[in-house]
Amino acid sequence: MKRVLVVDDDPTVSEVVAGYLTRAGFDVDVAADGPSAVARATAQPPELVVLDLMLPGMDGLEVCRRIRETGPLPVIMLTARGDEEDRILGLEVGADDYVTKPFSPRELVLRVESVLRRAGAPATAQGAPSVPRLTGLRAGPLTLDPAARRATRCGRELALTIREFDLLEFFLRNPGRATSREELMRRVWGWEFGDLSTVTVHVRRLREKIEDDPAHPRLISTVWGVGYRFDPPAANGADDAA
Amino acid sequence: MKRVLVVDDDPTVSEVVAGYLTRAGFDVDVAADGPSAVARATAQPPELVVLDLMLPGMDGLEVCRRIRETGPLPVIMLTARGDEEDRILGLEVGADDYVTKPFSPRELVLRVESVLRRAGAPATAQGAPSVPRLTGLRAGPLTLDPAARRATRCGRELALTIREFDLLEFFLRNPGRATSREELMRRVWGWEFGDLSTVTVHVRRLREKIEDDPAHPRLISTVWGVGYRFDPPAANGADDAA
DNA sequence: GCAGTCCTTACGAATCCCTGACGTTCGCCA
DNA sequence: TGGCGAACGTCAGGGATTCGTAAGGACTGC
Repeated sequence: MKRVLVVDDDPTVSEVVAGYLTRAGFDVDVAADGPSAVARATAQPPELVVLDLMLPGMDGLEVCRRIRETGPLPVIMLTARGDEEDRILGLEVGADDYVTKPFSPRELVLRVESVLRRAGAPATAQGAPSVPRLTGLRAGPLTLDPAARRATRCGRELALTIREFDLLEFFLRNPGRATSREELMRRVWGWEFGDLSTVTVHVRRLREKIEDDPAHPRLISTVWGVGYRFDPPAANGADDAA
Repeated sequence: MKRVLVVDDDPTVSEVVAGYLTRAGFDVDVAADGPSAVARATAQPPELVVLDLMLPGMDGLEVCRRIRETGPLPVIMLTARGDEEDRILGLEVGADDYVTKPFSPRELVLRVESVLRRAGAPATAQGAPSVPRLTGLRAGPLTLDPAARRATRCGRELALTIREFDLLEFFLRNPGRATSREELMRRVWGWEFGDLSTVTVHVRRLREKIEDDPAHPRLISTVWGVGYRFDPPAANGADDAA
């Protein structure tokens, strides 16, 4: 009998869900907060976790990450509204599926079965998780975890501001693409119009923090008359000076 | 409602992508491997294809090629990392855009909309290009990536200015065709009138950078009394009987 | 040899980007 | 509540790059 861990701080929700899953033939475990969820998941790893995104104490994303550290384990996220942000966050952390509140318990059961079916079928040879590793971005010396809002360079954490972080995330997601200031303003700032020098200045400040030599940037290069382009360093760091 | 075909062997990825595209108002079809992708694309041609580069059985590049044989059809490639190799490959096959994993589904939706918008507005009144918009270009020792705004010659990057880049892009898109200065002024500069010597000078500067012997150009030759013609080095005969 | 066309060079002007600095806003803490 | 500092957006000066044009010389075809 497959075990499922349900994590939700609302006992009404978790009880209803547990009931439906039990009737569907699952062995159900319940946790009401983040720490106990992580504890149970590590002590007795279930086959799947149903996880509320909004938890008291520890964030659902953080829980997801902790659980995933112990091993590959399918996760279904319960997100508040049909909030786009939440869904994206969930997926980036590596949730296998998500259900938006309010949801019908039967639908949730169907989702659980579906995810387990998927997880059971493709037996990946490696110990790699059956889920796509959507968690974390990496390019050369840089790493970036959108969920944790943390970025590192050569293993050391970068003190980035909000804008700088968003900007770097955009660049990491769009490597090797020349992007105009207008588009950066749209995609990073969300503005349709605005002073483009804002972009210029923030690129400069970002370079200050991630480039070896900010005066001669190698990661974020200027494309004259067009915009900027992030070039992920090639695998081999050695290059000849022409 | 526009149909989009999503091709990925990982059901998690394709389902998530399909979900987002559906919510964005697209009619989504899914295929898990190369042969079925080609089958579906030919049976019921969609408006656009989202294609994973790494597929079991048939390579994504091969799939792209097969699909393209049936007719003009925008393709967005999903490439593994910010891997330069993959991007070049994808562009050579003629992908219209690429998204690197890990990607946020929202990003992909934006790309799909962007490519469709571009494809929907056929700019050139000329009967020349069928599909090409953002596709990578290559001719002899030259490669040109419009998205990255980068051009190489014998693998080494060329330092081209905006005008030089646009000019070279035009020539690569219109090989073997003699083009008058007036037309170059219209198509590259976007001017209806202007000093034609401007074109002359820029052609010269471009020759300086891409020709072995700029005094005796072989790539961009002068057609006396007419204009210029770009001759791709004879590697594979591509007849232009249109 | 001639007229028309093209190539080469040079230079001022325009464009674009970087830099530093400033005022404002917002959150935090005394 | 008021002060403080970080982060943000804006602006102007300065430097570097690029562009467009003109002028003279070289070449082509007749």
